[in-house]
Amino acid sequence: MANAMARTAADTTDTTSPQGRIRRENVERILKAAERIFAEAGFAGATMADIAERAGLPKANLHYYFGTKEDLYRAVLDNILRMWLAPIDSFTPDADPSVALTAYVTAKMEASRTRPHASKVFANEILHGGTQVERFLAEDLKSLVDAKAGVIDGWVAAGRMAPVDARQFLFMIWAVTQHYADFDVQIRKVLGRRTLTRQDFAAMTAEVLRLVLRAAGLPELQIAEPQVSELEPPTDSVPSIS
Amino acid sequence: MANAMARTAADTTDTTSPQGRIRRENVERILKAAERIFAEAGFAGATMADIAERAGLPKANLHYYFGTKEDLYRAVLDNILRMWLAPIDSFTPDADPSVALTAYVTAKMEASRTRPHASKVFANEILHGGTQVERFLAEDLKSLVDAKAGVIDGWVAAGRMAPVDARQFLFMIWAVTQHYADFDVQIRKVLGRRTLTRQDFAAMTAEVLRLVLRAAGLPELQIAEPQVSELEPPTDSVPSIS
DNA sequence: GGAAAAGCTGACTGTTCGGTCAAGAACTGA
DNA sequence: TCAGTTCTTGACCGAACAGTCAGCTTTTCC
Repeated sequence: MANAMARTAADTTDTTSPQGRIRRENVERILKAAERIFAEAGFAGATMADIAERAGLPKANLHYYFGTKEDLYRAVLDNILRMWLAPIDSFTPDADPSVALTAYVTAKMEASRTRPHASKVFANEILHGGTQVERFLAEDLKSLVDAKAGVIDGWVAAGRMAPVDARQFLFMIWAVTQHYADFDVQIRKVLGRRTLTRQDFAAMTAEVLRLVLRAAGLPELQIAEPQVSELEPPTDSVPSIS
Repeated sequence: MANAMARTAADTTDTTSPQGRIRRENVERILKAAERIFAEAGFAGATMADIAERAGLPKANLHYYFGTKEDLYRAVLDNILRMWLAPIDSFTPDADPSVALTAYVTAKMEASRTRPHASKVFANEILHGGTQVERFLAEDLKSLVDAKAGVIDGWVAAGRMAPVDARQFLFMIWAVTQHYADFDVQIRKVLGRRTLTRQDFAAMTAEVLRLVLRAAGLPELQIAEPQVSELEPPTDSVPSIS
């Protein structure tokens, strides 16, 4: 029953206790490979063998760290959800709506550029019923949306932006920004481009911002430079799926 | 080799020749069932047995009409793509931008309401690389977008709407309208509703229109009544996935 | 009415895939 | 150094699945 312990430790992504350097490294490798394979093929289409190959480990090893395919999938989703909520923090009653919106849209577009696989895994999960994230949606996300809708309503009431249905407005932002990760194949084909570069994303972000701010009845901010973080690892832009 | 002929006939969805009343009826039943199952489970997750059960036919019968699972999937996609392009016809140089946009957004939202499965099948296909619709994207869709982008550019040049990047603007409309079909689970959970009714969709459509028209710098049209067709079969609004 | 064509389907097959396991290798800490 | 723990992995298994097929029934058309 070594698996029982292994599974628990992996589940909670325990960052405490230095025990298991090997474990942490392997878990991370597997999660990264799994995110990619799940994004490309969906839960049902992904195979443990594919993930194992991508991670450079034998299949039995994945089962050692994560008991089952579903456990692994849940761990991948957990990872994604944890970073899903953060960027909307810029929405506070006292913030300037233009600044807050600009920061949020920029962050979401950055997420679509740098972590397209994460976005796709999430989209795929929702598309197929979201049974694995039901609680997240109905509790964490709903609370957050309720709170942020209140902030937006406050901005509207104060005449600081045009009247909008706050929730629909948030849906619009999510739809548009995530579209650039989830539907990248369609976008590339329609634009006749093989890949979307960092520059492409900068231009698309600027246009999305223009449209969103206009929809909110706000003036466009003059940004010195799109705050594209240069610190991140040099990821291969949006990968072309062969 | 009875299959060889069956497959050909099904592939081309031949509407000519009265041969095969039974065939047409069964093909339609199977396609309808398949669209639903593929939407719920994706290509890999769907099983021929599931589709057969939903269609109320033995599995071997599906293979009689459609040779393989992939053939059936392609037929479902074909069906979807054929209706995907039509509603944008309202974009013509002489049309009033507000009217054209209103008609288009309304049609897209209606599609999301009445045929959510179709939208999901398409989304799933794109999400996973779109290998089955590559030609459609790169040829049919690209041509259409090129043409309609020209129309929008004309409107902008004539000062009839605010300056936009025409292609990004179209992406935004697609993203937002299809979001209501593809991410319905998330929307329902966040709004705390079990289903989205016709009335819900009317309200959401109005809000989407407001945002889109504002983004285009256009005044909102006063619509007598949202042109919800009452002719269609009384579909079960957006089905809740259990 | 009869023959040819079209439609039907239970039973079967080969493959793929998730998951197991036992035996051993590599670490860890005293 | 050595015992205990963690990690590794090839070989295997059973279930699920797409696809086949032979023999049957129903429909069509003369």
